[in-house]
Amino acid sequence: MARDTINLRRLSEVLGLSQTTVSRALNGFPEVNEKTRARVVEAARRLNYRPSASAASLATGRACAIGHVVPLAEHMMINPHFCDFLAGAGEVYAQFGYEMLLRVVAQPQETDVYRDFASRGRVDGVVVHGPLTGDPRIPLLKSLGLPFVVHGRCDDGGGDYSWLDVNNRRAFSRATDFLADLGHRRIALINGLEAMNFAYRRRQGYESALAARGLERDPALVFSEDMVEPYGYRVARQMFTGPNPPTAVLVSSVLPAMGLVRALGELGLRPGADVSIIAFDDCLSFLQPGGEAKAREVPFLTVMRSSIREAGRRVAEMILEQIAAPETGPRHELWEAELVIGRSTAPCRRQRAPLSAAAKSW
Amino acid sequence: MARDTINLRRLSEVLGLSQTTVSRALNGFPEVNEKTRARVVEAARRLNYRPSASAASLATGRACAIGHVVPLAEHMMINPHFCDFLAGAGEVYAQFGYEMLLRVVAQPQETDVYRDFASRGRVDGVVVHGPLTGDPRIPLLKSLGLPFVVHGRCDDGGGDYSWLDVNNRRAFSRATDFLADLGHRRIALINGLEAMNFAYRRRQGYESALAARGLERDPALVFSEDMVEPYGYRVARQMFTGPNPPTAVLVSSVLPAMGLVRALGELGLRPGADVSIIAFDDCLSFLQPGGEAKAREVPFLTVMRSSIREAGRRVAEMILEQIAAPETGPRHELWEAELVIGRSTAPCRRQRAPLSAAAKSW
DNA sequence: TTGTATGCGTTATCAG
DNA sequence: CTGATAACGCATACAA
Repeated sequence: MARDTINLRRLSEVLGLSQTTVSRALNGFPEVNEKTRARVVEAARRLNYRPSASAASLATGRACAIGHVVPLAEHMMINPHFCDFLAGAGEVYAQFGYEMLLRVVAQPQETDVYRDFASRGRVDGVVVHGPLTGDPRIPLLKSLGLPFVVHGRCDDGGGDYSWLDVNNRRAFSRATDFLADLGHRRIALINGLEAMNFAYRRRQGYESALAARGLERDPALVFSEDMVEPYGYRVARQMFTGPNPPTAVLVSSVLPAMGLVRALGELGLRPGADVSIIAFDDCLSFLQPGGEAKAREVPFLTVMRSSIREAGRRVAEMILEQIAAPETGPRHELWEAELVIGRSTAPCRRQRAPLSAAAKSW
Repeated sequence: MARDTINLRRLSEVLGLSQTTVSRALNGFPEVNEKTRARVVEAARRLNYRPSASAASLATGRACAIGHVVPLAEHMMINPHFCDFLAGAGEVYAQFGYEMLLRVVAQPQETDVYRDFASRGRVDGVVVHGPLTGDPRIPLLKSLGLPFVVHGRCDDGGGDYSWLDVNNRRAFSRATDFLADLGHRRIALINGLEAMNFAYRRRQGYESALAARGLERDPALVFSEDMVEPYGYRVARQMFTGPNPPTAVLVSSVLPAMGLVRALGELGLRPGADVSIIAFDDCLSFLQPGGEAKAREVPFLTVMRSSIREAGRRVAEMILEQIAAPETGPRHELWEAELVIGRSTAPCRRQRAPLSAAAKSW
């Protein structure tokens, strides 16, 4: 902060008023004379006065900041889905005069970060990203008394904490059903890391749909890794150059789906025609033609769609609401993904499944 | 902050020492007795004491935070290259006890953000992203007296400010030379937004290399947009379904390059064999097989490579250095991109350029 | 409607 | 080596 920074005292001297009156005028207190307020506001603007953030925090006990801890994925990678979530949350914070604090940190040190946030009073609340099944952060945050909202869930109990999640189980069981209805019997799953609760749920949805039809699940068709492009490429090559490849693939993100498509291209297999694909589409902005534009022509990929950026917005609103009114209990929101039919899914016409056999199941 | 937060006064009472001594012990002042210090440190750890961030800021005048303003690109999109830069910067901040403040903001309001940062004392310095040619933020930040480092440059003068940049002009002229040496005469450029200085420089490199060989540049082969996947797809379809397509393409990022490859796949054109491609590779983590692993087999794409995450690390170090020692003048770093030959470039064998004609130019 | 006085939790100055 | 005391800049209970 520059040495010549103007503060409340100086401003009040210039105006010939007390600090109290000036403070009240600027903070919108009703009791101050409108004429006085106008003078104060004008002078503040003219002198470019803004209250010191640390002084205000110290006096009020509020930091006006929300903490986000970016967990580094395997290989020290930052999850790209995370970026769009942040973009959404950031919009909301900006709108309400809140600051976004970001900490990039490796998994093991993560609990320290929350302790630090809490005891140093740097933030008024935190958003929990990438919750694991039975995530230890939840009891920790509860014990710290730090307000938090989880993007995703950690358990099946509904939990005594606020969360917003996509109905991943339903999305993946619906997608599996859809493929099965098209006659597919060998359906692969290119999943995210199943330590993450969302990926665990996606597999549950996949498996329950298979089970409901009496289809056996083949472990050779199920994968669980960080959702990056080369992952999709690698496992696709593995499956489609090996024996007994699948006729359809579920993919947990459009990133590995791109790798899958790339591999198929090299192998001369056409998405839709030769292999059906359904991917989960988080509406990542850098893959969208018109930013967030939803209304567009029939997309290339058939997808389960839910905007992660919109989730970021809503989670940000939730944490701000919770801070403003702590007495209201935990809130939960479960969003349904939209199934958008594109050109990457078609009836199964695998030669080794004779038409008569396939027809039987219709 | 919880009501039962332990503060310096409470801690000093517990220890039977003055606040001064406790503070000094914890802050590593040399004059305090080592035995006393050990006692203090132990008690602080046991009681989980950490100094209040806002109180410390108020007392020292330092915020221990660096501001990053995320400019929303066209269509309200957050630039994905940005995320990896942040990841790198965040590592350094964490290491030095600094906080990263993120503001997502639309272009027009951006100057307000810097004024706010400066006058409210929220940050000790800022990192300027996506500098435009003649960017108005530089004079503004100078006048505000807020330390800053620019990722990229705004002008040719070298500038009276600190920056770190890739030698974009050289990278693109080298890449153009490389393609020309392979016999390519119609070379397209899928560039970023040329209001951005880096993209402007890339085009300069491309054009200067063409000019040096007396190759004419065809405006129908040059594009300038946000570097997203569908952009590469769209302009590739446009070029390769139209008359007189290029035989080689320079792409400003692997994102539009993926779109390009997708389009070529649909059109039955093989990268390398039918169309040569060189892309700028920022080492985006979600596209890397092993995170940041550099040593790998011959890559699919021929690329100009420079890790944007490594740039983030270095820029963060630079801003911290500048804050620690403001008397040292502006620092500049110009990084050379590495040209990595992959499988997407090959000698031109376009039928309409007869071998004899091509041979003449050698 | 405005002003006075005090506290927020540190760090820094000066004394011992 | 340690301690009392004064900033730091704002918000607010209380007084007028």
